[in-house]
Amino acid sequence: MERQIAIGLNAVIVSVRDDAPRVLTVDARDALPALPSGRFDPEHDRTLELGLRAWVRRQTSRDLGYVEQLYTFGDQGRDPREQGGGPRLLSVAYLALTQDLPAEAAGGGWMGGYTFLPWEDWRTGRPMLLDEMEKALADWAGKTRSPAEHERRQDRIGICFGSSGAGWDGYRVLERYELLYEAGLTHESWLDRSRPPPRRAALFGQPMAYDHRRILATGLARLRGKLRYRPLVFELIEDQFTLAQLQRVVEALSGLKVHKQNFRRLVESGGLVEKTGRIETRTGGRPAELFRFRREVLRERRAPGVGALSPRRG
Amino acid sequence: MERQIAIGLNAVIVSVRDDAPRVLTVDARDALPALPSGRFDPEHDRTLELGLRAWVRRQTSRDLGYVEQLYTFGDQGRDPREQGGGPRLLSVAYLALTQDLPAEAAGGGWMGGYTFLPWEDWRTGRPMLLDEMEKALADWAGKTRSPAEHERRQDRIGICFGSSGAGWDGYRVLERYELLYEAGLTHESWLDRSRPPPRRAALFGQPMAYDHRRILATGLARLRGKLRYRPLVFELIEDQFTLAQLQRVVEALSGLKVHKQNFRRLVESGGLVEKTGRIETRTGGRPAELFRFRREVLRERRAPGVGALSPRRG
DNA sequence: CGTACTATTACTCATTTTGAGCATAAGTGA
DNA sequence: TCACTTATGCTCAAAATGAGTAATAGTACG
Repeated sequence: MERQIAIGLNAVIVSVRDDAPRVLTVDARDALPALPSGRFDPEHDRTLELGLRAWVRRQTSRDLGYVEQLYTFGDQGRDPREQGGGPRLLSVAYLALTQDLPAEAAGGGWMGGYTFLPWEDWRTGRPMLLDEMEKALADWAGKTRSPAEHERRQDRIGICFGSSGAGWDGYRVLERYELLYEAGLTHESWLDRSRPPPRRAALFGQPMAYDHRRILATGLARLRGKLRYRPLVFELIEDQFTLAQLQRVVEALSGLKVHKQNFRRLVESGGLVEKTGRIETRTGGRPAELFRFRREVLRERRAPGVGALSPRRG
Repeated sequence: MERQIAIGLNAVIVSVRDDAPRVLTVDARDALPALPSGRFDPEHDRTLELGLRAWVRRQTSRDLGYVEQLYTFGDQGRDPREQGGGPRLLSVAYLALTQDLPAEAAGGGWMGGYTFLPWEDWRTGRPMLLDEMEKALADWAGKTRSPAEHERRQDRIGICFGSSGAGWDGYRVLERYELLYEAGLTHESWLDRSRPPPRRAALFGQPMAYDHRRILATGLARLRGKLRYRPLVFELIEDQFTLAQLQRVVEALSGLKVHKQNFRRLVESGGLVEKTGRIETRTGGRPAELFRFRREVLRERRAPGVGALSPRRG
């Protein structure tokens, strides 16, 4: 008889608080944080997404709002529970955006997204960590005998980390993580090879259980990408907001600071927001007008979003 | 014991010939064309993508080049083979780009992509078909008692088909198909409901078996989207090409005509291509220079692609 | 050989979009 | 009142974009 298959459903549930993107995590074996996940029930779940929503509701007694499928991971060995004659485990990963799901209910907690991918946060300039990372990557590139392979690796490093002409590309989150993983510069690289990392090895970022950091990177990449041309930000903030609040959420997600006046022009003249007439005074300076999302923009603009943000100072 | 799960692998294999995007299809029950598909073998396929490549090689004795995962479809009833106690069938769909896979080998043939989605081809202007479609959609929008639902439907129609301010958005391929499906304006809508379409019902486009037309729409949407910021076109054309050839491939995929001189400026000054020095004389007019893809652009530009094409005349 | 025809290529030009900065406004607390 | 802070309004140059005109270099055909 053929080997069985089981489907796991993973969710990258994102919110933003205190200018930081948060990810809902649960504790797993090895004390490594993991993404919340459930099993797809082929008997009762009519669709994958309904299955996902069902167990999130069971576990957090909260309904998810915006949900979108990310990717299906099926590599052999990606989940150690496959070992020992268990079923082959595929995992369908989802991205969910929410405002303020209370974490306690989920038996886990919100963790800062950049804990796991610290090199992705350029809001205070280029992370120092990147120096060390590029050095380690250059070492890895050199560790091959084939000159062709050496060049390929250098190429990939240049493209992923912007050391060649193009500069930093905030959207290549996944490619960067995968390169690090391949280069043995993540904790997970060695977990999966079932051997300890070489001594003095540099490993970057807080690891997650299984391949969940890869899934997280997939989610962040998708989120950043889609922010450009869909008004996803508004899933993450309250109904009414000041432009500064909106901007800080966009910055938190994109990992970049943007020019304040131009951001205002972008969202205002782009028709993304409209004034409510109300005023927020607790700003620390001049009071700010409160805005709300202008739903009509969906009908008026072909690609309503914050566009391709460039890494400039704000 | 729990119900079993089986994983199907579907491929939208795309090429371009004679200025038309082609999709590799195979014959299926009901004489409806279907996408080629195979079964994922949890015993032997180390990854989903390797599984896909394996059966494509077996069936066509050809290796796929560019391959990318599209989406995982898991709705109950999407495949009638699920009926009667069979395993629950999920399907992981892939997009593959190729130059000239010989169709015969695949036991199927290349079919014009716009056969299935004729309203997506705007190269010769707005397809007449759309008048009829919008009428049918408006009818459907009216066929609800709830005024709120009526408005929601009209909104969706406006957004998908550009009848409201934004105009036609070539990237919303999937949303359009899903709207038509939901409105009962596709053959598949009625197949899935297991009843015949009402007489005098308008049904649009050549149907495909199962949910394959939805998968095709997903593929075209992804392809069009990604063309903007990744040099995917070059997977579909020969090593050397004239700019006119390149342009015609882009037009075939995007379904739009573009301004010739500006297209040239875009790809040349954008660093996407470089001259080979050779000349192609069989153009029917002034001979054209032959170009090739400039691989270095990947290092130099953050998002090397043809950008967001606007539906202007060329 | 010369002329019509065709498609390629080189430029030009106005308009829009973008990046960046200066200046002013309207609150707070000392 | 003044210093400080943040919000908002406005300007300006540079770059990107949409749309054209014009010259070029082949072929086909008389």
